[in-house]
Amino acid sequence: MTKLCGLRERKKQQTRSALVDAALALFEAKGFEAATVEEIAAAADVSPRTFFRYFTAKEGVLLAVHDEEFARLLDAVDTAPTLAEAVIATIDGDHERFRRVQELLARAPALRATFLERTVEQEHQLVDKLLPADPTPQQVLRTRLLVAATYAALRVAIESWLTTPDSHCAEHVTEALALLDQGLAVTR
Amino acid sequence: MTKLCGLRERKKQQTRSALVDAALALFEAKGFEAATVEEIAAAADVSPRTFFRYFTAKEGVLLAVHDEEFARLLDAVDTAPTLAEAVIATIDGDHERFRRVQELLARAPALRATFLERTVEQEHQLVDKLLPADPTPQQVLRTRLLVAATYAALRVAIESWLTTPDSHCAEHVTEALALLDQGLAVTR
DNA sequence: CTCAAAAGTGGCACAGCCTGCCACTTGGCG
DNA sequence: CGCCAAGTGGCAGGCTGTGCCACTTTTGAG
Repeated sequence: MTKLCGLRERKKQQTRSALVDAALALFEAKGFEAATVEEIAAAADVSPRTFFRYFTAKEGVLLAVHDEEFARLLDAVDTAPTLAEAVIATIDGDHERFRRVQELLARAPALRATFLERTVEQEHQLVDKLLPADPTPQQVLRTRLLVAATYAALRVAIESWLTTPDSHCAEHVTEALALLDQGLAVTR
Repeated sequence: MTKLCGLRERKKQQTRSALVDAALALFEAKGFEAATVEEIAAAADVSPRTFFRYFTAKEGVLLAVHDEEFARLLDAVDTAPTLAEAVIATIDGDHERFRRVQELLARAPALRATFLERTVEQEHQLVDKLLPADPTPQQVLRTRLLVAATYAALRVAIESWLTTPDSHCAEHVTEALALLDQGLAVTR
């Protein structure tokens, strides 16, 4: 992670974390749109101006969480034999916060929009990582499709998961990926 | 379409179209973020306040175009034998405007975010339309995956299309869908 | 230890998006 | 013609996000 040697750095991580917690709580309490940056900043005991020094936008607080998960996925890709397994391994991280964020996403379209956009960027990074040096156009297309389809399945699986009480996310993801893999008969 | 009997209705369509044209031109000229609603309204010779009576947000101007295309897709689904063919048939509509919008999307992340969100909503509509009455959970999941994966392939295809000079969009889409259909080896 | 540089913070002003409200104009219709 | 509904413009105001500057605190070099 980031180096936490000095006092300065420690304080920074502290307020950053305070902002994330405050935002998460407020978003859950009154909805993403209704919660204002002013309130979040007040709850974290900083000025609104400072909020925007930590995050570029109101959604940034949650995107940060998203990015952490993606970083773990990138690591998992190195050790797991397939992308699908890397995805499943990553999901088995901190259920708690993951579920909270996903439930917020289900209720806030504006938030969902930003996340989807970020996901597209992550797809590109993932494709770059999975692609060998000097790939053929065929390989590029195949890899892009693989990643995009995997993310699509992930999205569908999360949707099922959230609407099925007492179920495990990883199971839904596994099922969706398996179904995807055995063919969808798109053109038939 | 909408009834265009009276003078009132005709005027409305006129200013609406003027707003779309003005917005498209301004977005292309100075970028989505740089172009202000005030400028768009001025170019269409209405007040900024009126702009928001036609569209709920600045992006709304382009979402309207997106929605028209989706309406055509819904129609195509009724006649085409598969979703894939319906998609391809729809794309063969007005290339001109379609390409302009897609090129704007490639340069404006904020715009892309809104579009992606809208696409998710469209996916849901499509799933509802494709699903039989009283579907099994398996059918629901399969259909959701089919639609999500198809849209994912469409997105990848459009990306390839935009970066390949002098190519036809439909060909990229056909290729991507075919590749998707012959299997991605997701879990292998 | 001292002190200057660097980093972080707060306040202020400001542009832009978007909404509610009210007055005004204009088209539809008996 | 005259009424009603629809459409429009202007204004006030809240919220997001950014640039700028002054102030405080931490860091690190001498």
